[in-house]
Amino acid sequence: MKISMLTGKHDNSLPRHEIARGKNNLSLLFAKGRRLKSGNLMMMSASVGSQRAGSGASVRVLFTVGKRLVPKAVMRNRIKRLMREAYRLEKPVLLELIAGMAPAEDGGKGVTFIAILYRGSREAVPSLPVFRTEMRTMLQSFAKTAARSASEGDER
RNA sequence: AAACCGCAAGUGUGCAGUCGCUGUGUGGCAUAGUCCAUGCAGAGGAAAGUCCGAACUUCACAGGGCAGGGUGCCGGUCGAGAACCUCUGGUUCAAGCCCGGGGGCAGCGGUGCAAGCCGUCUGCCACAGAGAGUGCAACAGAAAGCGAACCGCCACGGGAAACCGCGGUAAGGGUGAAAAGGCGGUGUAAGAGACCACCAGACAUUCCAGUGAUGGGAUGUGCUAUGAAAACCUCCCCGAAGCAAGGCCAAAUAAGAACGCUCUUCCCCGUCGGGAAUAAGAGUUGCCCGCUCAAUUCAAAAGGGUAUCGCUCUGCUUGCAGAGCAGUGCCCUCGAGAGAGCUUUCGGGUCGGCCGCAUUAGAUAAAUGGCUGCAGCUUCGCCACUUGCUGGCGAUUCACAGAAUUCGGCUUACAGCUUCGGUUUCAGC
RNA sequence: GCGGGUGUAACUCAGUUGGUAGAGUGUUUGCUUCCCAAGCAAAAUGUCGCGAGUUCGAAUCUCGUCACCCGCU
Repeated sequence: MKISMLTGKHDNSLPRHEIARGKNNLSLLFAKGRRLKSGNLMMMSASVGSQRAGSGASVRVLFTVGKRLVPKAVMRNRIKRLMREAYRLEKPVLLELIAGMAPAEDGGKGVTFIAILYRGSREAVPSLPVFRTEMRTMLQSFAKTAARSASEGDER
């Protein structure tokens, strides 16, 4: 954590333009996104503009909690804040992995959308370290599958 | 003093560091940005429920009816605000909110034989109309409302008697939530507002007090008319929808309109004037009448050729020819019309975006958070002695709950603390 | 932001001019059978979500409140 703090402040920031938004993009993401499941989280990802993820591409992320799963607005807000904090702290891992991949063929103009959904229980909210470890393993597996699809090439 | 209760009021953990988020001011730049630096601001008492109301916006607004809705006594210098006027101000309207008052019901106390009356008392009341109409009042009871006779009481008739018949009677019994003014007396065969005294209530007229609801008094009438309108209803009152309101900008595709061009087809139709009809669309913000607007159909839009019934005229061979008029049939061009395609233009409008959005929050998968330390609170454990609601150490927890146009009121949720009120217990005087 | 619906026995639902709260399934007991199932007979089971009000009387009428479900760009 200290090392990541020393490498640069911007790696840990999460300004608003890195938050995914727009109804069309998000409906596409939920309709065609690739899914990864973990204990408390589920991740969906899709690329827009380029055919696949690659180095140089920007990443936009979204955090959401279902109203039916967690009825209380305060609990929903707290879970989303914890997920956003976990992503913010684990973001350098993702950036290093993407930088190590083969560069995208279009020069990095595409955008990769990631949605992170909460699927845990509605009473007991997990603590921040739990979210961090789950987020780290999930981002690593995401980068692995993305790299494999990049090496296989795009057949679409 | 303690415990408990309270839809009683208030408060609703604090400070510092660090990593981040949103808005905004200022400054910087070989890079003018999705940049950097820095300052400031950044959830609540309920932000919730959406139960009332107001602002604001759009639509509507000659008028009438139906439906729907209304917590419908009075006053206020309480009220978010709004409208108007003669504009330093005034008037009016305005919530299921606040304060005060009036009236009613129940309780309590006093008084009286009783009915009743009185009250610096307590609690409750959606508090217009049941003397406009319709319907309802289970069971019980004779009878539950165009006024009633079961028992009882009394008179008369019959009978030896028990009793029967017939009539009178609402004082008594019984039923019921409710039984037709109350108590006492006169009176009577027995009774009855039949009559009288004292009360209660209704209606009409009138006087006084009060801003008013209303209260008090006088005279007269009739002696009485049940409850319920949160059953229908009558009277009175009430525009609707809502920031997903509304305004602006504006892709792609499809469809629409106008002008022009090209191609195909031709069943029906073929010149006045004035207008008529249709089924039914839109608006009238729940519906209808009425009103307004638009639409559709017919009417619109002309020339030629040919055949023929009829009429008129001319010619003569007197029954034929020619010309004209009108009608009818057929054909051609043309027109309106239908279909397809193309060019240009236009309007509506979807995705999306901006405004609406602020006066110390202003987002749009929705910012106000994470971590650390110290202090505070709750609970638990251990230790210490000065056994006290004491001190220390460690752990744990920190209620209800998250703005989305704004404001006022209501309701609901709520740990701990403070204050207030009530009940109980203990101690002292 | 606006609008609508539901709440009754363990479960699914009825219940209207307001007047003793019901059906089916299930449960229990008995009969039948060598035993079980099926069948027959009987029984038990209710703060009508909660709190007020109107009424002589409320599941029903009115108001408030709680929980759940649905619709509207």
